Amino acid sequence: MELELAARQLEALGNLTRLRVYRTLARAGRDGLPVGALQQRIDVPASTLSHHLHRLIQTGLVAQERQATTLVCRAVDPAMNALIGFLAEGGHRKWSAGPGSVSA
Amino acid sequence: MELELAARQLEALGNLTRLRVYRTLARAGRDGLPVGALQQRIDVPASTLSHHLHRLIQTGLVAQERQATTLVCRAVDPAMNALIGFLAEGGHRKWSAGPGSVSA
DNA sequence: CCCTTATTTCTATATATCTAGAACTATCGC
DNA sequence: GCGATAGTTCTAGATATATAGAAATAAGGG
Repeated sequence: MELELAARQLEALGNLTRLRVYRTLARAGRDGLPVGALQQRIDVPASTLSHHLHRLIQTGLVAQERQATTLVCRAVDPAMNALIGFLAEGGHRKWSAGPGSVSA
Repeated sequence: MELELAARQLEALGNLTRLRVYRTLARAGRDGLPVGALQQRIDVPASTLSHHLHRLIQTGLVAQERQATTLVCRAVDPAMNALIGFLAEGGHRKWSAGPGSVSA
């Protein structure tokens, strides 16, 4: 992974609200969560949440998919796995990624 | 690990210059590197570097130790391991940490 | 079409960050 | 103590971020 992408993703996660959003999505798993459901759990104005979601999406950590009138958000596991891999290999030592890698 | 600390550490790493600094230190290993050596490798004004180092230190990702007139900086592995662990467990799935954990 | 629900985009403002020169501090060797 | 070397702290300006209300857009139902 390239340094720049990693930095942008780390920055995206480096905000309390966004980290909460991301974790909530990560825990929601494959089904994801509609923006509205996220808003209830995170308790932040819609416009603010949308702004933060946008940043997470830009970095590839989160994806959105429209389902009728609601937008379902999902944590993108491969992105997180790559980021974790990047951090873990930093010192040139390795982490063994268990069979099912992951996200958070 | 608590969410807040994780967010601050992620934010600290979420800057290209700081991420470079951190990685350089991580690769330098236990011996660490004097601030001056870092400056040569990263190529950034001393005051700017110092500012970034300060932020990394505040979050516990980096430590400094005085050796005579030079300040030696080191990546704090346990901090990075905890952060990686935090990210990896986010989705409630696990990562197997190899024997020698890590840093990056 | 119009209404409702869901969510984004626009806009403004307050606050924080980044950058880097200049001045200051610390430590050593003489 | 002096001077040289190594870094930090001070300062300031430019830029970026976070927050949130208000207006706009999207989709479905009647």
